Amino acid sequence: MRADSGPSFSPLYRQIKGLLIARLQAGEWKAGEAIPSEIELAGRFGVSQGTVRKAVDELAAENLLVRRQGKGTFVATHAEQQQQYRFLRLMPDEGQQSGLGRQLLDCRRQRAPAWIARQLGMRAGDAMVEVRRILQSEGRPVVLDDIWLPGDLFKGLTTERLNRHRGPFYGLFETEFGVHMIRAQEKIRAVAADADSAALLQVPVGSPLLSVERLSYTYGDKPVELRRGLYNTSTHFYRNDLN
Amino acid sequence: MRADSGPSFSPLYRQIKGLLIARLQAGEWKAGEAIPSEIELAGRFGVSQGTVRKAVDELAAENLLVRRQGKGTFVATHAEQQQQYRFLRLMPDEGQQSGLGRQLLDCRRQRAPAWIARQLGMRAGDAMVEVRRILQSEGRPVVLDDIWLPGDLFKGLTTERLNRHRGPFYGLFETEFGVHMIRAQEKIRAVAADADSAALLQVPVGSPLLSVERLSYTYGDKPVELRRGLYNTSTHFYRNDLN
DNA sequence: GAGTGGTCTAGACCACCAC
DNA sequence: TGGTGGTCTAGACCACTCA
Repeated sequence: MRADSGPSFSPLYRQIKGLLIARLQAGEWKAGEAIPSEIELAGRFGVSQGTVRKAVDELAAENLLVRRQGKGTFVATHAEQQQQYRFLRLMPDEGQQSGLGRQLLDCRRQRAPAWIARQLGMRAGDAMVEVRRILQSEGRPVVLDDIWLPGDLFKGLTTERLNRHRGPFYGLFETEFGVHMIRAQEKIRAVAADADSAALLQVPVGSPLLSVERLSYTYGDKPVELRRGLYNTSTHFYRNDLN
Repeated sequence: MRADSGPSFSPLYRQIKGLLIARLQAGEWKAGEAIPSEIELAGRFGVSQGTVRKAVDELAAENLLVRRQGKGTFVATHAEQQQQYRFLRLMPDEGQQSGLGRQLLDCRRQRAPAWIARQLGMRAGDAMVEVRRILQSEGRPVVLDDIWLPGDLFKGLTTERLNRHRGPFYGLFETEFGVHMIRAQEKIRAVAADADSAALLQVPVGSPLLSVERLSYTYGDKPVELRRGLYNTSTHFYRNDLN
């Protein structure tokens, strides 16, 4: 079996990769579940195991799948112990990242202002969920997050639901709403604390804070969450690795 | 040929990868040059082409090598037009990243203070080169960089040498001193501008600035550059992609 | 022991580039 | 036209997990 070598050539393994992504998007396999074995998939798609392997390799490199030797290949999830807060790059100056305390300040349904709607691919005035919360390290507030979500994807999201949940929000989003955050893009700036955020983070007005604006995407490059975090970087820092 | 399956098993392709890294480190192939073809390497090492391929795949994924179909595999370099400022994540709010202006403020040999020596794997008091420069976007200062380098690796580095050079410093470091920066780790914070940096960046004292502390490594996880950048993020932002 | 992913091989053919 | 990396296959065997 050979890929059609016409314009915009795409090798077989990429086509297989596309089929796998489509099935993931369709929810055929839930987060944390195993997908069929390579041999099984190879049979289904009518290709060799090596071709399936290369497709899965790429999906694993992109953190959509997780391989475990001897056990199988699993749909990646944000809800696991090992990989808490996959997207949070905050590290304490001393020691390892221990558990962060959480404090939910607000959760309400709103109409999306234009600047948010634009980034989430919605129209201004569309339904939107707005969440505000604080993350604490050893009792001290370190992060103030404002989170905006499309209203149609998160219909039953309430303060009570969020409070009842343990672990990262992204885990809840997967299990309760079937929304998988698979990649994100952050814009980072230094800003001065205004009265509001200064009070919540217990710092003087005008203190320098790290502003982290994150747009998260699900399958098919569809943006599904906008988040603006204000980080107090006096005892923590944002860690980034470059290659 | 089979890898020894004793304690700490290492597959053949990883051993090949190690041999390739050793040759890169020894300078057998210079930055930008082509390495031998896969078939040639396979013959040399006495393994199949597929095994060499997997080793090269990993090195390409880590940006140590660059593959070009039909041409060969090349040693990655910071000195190319396409890939200017590989480690700089600064983006303008509007439009694309255009050429940055540079202004060299200072370059002198010093004795390393303890906090720098520790990070560069040196002893306090060892010889060190200190560089200060400004990056400008459309005539306005945006980045103030302080750069510290081990004195023994950068013996002939002078103000004049830096001024004569075009393109990123990392290109000069490769061609003139044989030092390749292959990865780096950044610690990012928000800080208030002091009198000195405020004047140089033409902002009010106390303005929030992004502090980007970068430790760069060469082969063998050896740290070879410490850099602290202060970024004015009023018209630019630090971009980061998460997976 | 059975099933999974991981490694290694040998060979065929394709796409891209330079001469 | 020849050389390079890129794709695909089929098969053998290894390492890991679990029942």
